[in-house]
Amino acid sequence: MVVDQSTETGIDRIFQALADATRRDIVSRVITASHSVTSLAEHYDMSFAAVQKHVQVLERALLVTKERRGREQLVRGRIDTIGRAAALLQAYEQIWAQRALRIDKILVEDTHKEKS
Amino acid sequence: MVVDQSTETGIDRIFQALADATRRDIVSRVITASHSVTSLAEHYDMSFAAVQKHVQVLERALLVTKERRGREQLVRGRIDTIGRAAALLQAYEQIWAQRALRIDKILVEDTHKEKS
DNA sequence: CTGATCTACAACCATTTGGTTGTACTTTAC
DNA sequence: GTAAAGTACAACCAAATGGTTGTAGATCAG
Repeated sequence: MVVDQSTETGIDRIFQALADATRRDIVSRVITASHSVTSLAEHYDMSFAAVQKHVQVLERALLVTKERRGREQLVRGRIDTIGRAAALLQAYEQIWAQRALRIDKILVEDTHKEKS
Repeated sequence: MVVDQSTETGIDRIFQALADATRRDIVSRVITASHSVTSLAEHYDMSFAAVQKHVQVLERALLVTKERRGREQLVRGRIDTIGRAAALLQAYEQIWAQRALRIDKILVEDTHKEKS
């Protein structure tokens, strides 16, 4: 299933989905093993429907997938999408690192000028 | 999962701030060099006040800082906060990688059982 | 078959978000 | 000193978010 998620709105959805502690906790649970929505809901002080909505947000952001097993719906994490978000932030760090290098170079050049 | 409330809300703010294409673009601009709010606003098809609000959201998330220079307010990126977000996502990847290792180990053990 | 379990989804509500316009305060330029 | 530039902030609005309750469809257990 190739989903075009390299769009800006795809990234919007990823970060928006991760901007909630409950949803991040759900991700951390389903990244190691599948869990039914009901078993996930047991951990939070809110209605089942609320947790169901959180899962829906994660699904829309492609951070989890659901797979039916009988009457249960098993939720599991999608590492590829998390990797995409991580890569984006690392790209920012890379840009910053290059700026830092550039500044270092300027400083070194200044030092040379002073010495000359 | 034991969570530090103040840290969690900090992470909420970081991801929420990054969940908007305009704000991500602002971050990518101010990460290499400082820019005044007005000069940032020139790039977007919205009012100055709207851009000012976006900068405010980024500031609250500690993704940028503002420094006054005369009548201008210079906005610059804070790499440490971006690094925090990147580290969190990398931690998820790490957890996932460990699960993958664990599964490999189980498969190997199963193979041994079959062989015995 | 019947009842319990698991999920889906609609309707509703309060709050937040992302935008607008308008006003006012500093600082700079002439 | 006056005008322009840069910013701050309030008031307002539509839409999205995060929660609720209620209803209904499948599926499983006895």
